[in-house]
Amino acid sequence: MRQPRDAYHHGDLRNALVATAVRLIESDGPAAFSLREAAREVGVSANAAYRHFDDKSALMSAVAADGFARLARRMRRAMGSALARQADEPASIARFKAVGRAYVEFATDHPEIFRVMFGESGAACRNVTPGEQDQETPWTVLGQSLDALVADGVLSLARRDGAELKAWSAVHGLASLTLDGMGPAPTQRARAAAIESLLQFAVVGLCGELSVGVEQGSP
Amino acid sequence: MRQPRDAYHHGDLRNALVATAVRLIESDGPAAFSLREAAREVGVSANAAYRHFDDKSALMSAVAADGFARLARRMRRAMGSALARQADEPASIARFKAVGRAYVEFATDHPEIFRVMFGESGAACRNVTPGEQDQETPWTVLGQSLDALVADGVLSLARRDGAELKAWSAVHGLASLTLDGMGPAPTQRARAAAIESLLQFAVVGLCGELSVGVEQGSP
DNA sequence: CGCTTGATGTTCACAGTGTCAATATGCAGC
DNA sequence: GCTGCATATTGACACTGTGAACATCAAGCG
Repeated sequence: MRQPRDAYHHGDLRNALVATAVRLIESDGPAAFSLREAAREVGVSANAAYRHFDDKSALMSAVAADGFARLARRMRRAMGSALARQADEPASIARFKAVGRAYVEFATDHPEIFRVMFGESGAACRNVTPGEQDQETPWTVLGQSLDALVADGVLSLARRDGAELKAWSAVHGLASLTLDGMGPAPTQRARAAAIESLLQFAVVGLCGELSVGVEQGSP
Repeated sequence: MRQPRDAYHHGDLRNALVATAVRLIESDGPAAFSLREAAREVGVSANAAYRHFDDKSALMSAVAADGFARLARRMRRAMGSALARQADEPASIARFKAVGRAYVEFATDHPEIFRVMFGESGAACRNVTPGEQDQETPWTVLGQSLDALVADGVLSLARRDGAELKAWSAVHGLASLTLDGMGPAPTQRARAAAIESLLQFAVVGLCGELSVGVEQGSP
């Protein structure tokens, strides 16, 4: 009766389930994921999960929330340690691009998790309580990088409005298309080139061409 | 060949299944869709579907393919009947924007189908035979609208390369984020504004700011 | 005409799933 | 030491996707 691990009470079932779900989804995709298998893997009966999650989809939402947290951390780290790739590129632009790059790379590193985050189950995970919402999210990190563009004089205040949605759309679109096989060829090189190209596109689209020293191709 | 309902042999089961699947998915989402229910709805046994589809996911792929065809038609029609919204806007830009608008509007009109098209099942539907691939696809329509930009002198040839992916990324990202509740507020007005704003962003990102008579806000 | 043949549907069966209801188990506080 | 409560279990049910064997019809052949 008490074989499973050590005790009848697992101690930290909720986190164990989420971690296992992440692992299973990462390896077999969200469609193949089953609550029972996750429970089995943790060494617990299937219905034990219902003490911690209303639903199978509540579990998936927790997986999505974990994904968003990891994505936000990765974006923030990238923003912090960004280096300019071209000499004449302002630091704020380098940081903005680093954030976008981190986003797309997260998607290609964890494609199945990314799908959960933006699938039907992920939608429920934006229903956080308004009090707890001051946590770091991908959206807020992106906003910081845009504020830095404004502070640097690269992005005019008039254009700051709605910039999140534009930048996010571009980057999210590239990430999605890449995962679905409609993006660049699935080689590391082609993908990297597509990302850089798209980031430049986004910078020009947001800031306009005048403000920036671009035109790297023609002297 | 005779009675589509009465006979033992349905006559057009394949299309009937796809149509029913579209209807069911459109109303309840792809996750809730079941092959058995579709068969039941058509009035046929569950396993009859296996004469026409290898898999449940093959049925979903057919749904996705149908979606792509409808999307391509809608984009082409929009491109054909585009009107400039601003007096000083070249017709080629108006057409390009109309294509993008049609894309996002298709997504918000058929959110669940859109999800199928770009979900895991949709991936298999790009495995068409190379001979049949010369059909009209969203990608080719977009390409035509970009070619028109070049012909109009709005988009330089040097920037034509890779323009599909950039434009598609922006528009696809907005569509996806809108469906997932991270886009503009779900009112008709806010959505339309977000689309126009994003399209302008894409045009500037692609063509640069100099080529176009923009700056509609400041005299 | 009767017979075969091949496409199309049907029934039966099975393992696996999400989830409900009732029950057992072990820790915390009187 | 007994009781309450969160936690986990077992049993059951309806439903799913799918394989195997069988039934039904249209068409073509003698």
